[in-house]
Amino acid sequence: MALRESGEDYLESIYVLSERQGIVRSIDVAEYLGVTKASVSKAMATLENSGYVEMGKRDVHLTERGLEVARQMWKRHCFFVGLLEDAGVSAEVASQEGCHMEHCLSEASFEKLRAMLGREDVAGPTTEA
Amino acid sequence: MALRESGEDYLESIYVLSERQGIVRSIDVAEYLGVTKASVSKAMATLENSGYVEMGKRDVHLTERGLEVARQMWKRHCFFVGLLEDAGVSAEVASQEGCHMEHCLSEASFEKLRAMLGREDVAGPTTEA
DNA sequence: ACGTTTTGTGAAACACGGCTAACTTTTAGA
DNA sequence: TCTAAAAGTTAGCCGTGTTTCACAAAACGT
Repeated sequence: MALRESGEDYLESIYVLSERQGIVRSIDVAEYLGVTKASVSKAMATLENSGYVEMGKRDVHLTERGLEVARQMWKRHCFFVGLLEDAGVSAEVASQEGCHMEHCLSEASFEKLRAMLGREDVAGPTTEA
Repeated sequence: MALRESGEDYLESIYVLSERQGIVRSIDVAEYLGVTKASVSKAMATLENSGYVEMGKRDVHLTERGLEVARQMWKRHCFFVGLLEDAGVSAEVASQEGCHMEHCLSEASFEKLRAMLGREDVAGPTTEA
């Protein structure tokens, strides 16, 4: 089963949180994304079945496959948020709206766009609130 | 009720088709968007309730409110498709992916982005297949 | 070590947006 | 004009992704 927008968001947030705090629990993801823990529970089950995450007793972590997707999403997130901020959009709005843009493009198209716009400023996940 | 991505797509396609052929019927929208006429029928009922379209005996047309949204969507569509094509993305892929990007931004953010990237090339709806 | 609080899960419901199938209504050709 | 095709509607279903509510299980303070 292919990854949907929401699945990509979950992977990305696990990535960001794990860089920030090491161990990531479902409840952390729920708070980060502003959804209920039941939603996370369900989503994690799906993502585990698809091989994107593995769930320990009390933590979730990305598989290689999940990590690859998460890194791509984070890279795009930073790109679009940075672009919007440079355009004069407030950090808060840029973050919200960039969150959606990052799911619209294929990796190939994204790289072409990034090459054209020449933004090489990809930072690590700890940059973001 | 706020407009969703699919609602915006319906409005945009009514706009494009009306510029192209004058009168727009549900079936035209269905073919343009690649959905069934049943889906269009349902969507039109919702959009009419929200004041975005009006349905005649055998045609659909945009209200002022609907037209405003449709024009914005079309403007963004052209912008993003053009941007992607300039970046080297094929016309087909650019059109597909631009279709989604156009729904991600507020009008304010979009205008800021457009101002920064300096693309003034907004064409009329008849430009697109 | 016990009880409370925190965290995770499961069931049932909902909204959304699509589909098919069956039906009605309109249009248009012979 | 009458019938067949085209267009539109309605009802019911499905998948996705939420939610709430109730419960289970783990963690933690004293």
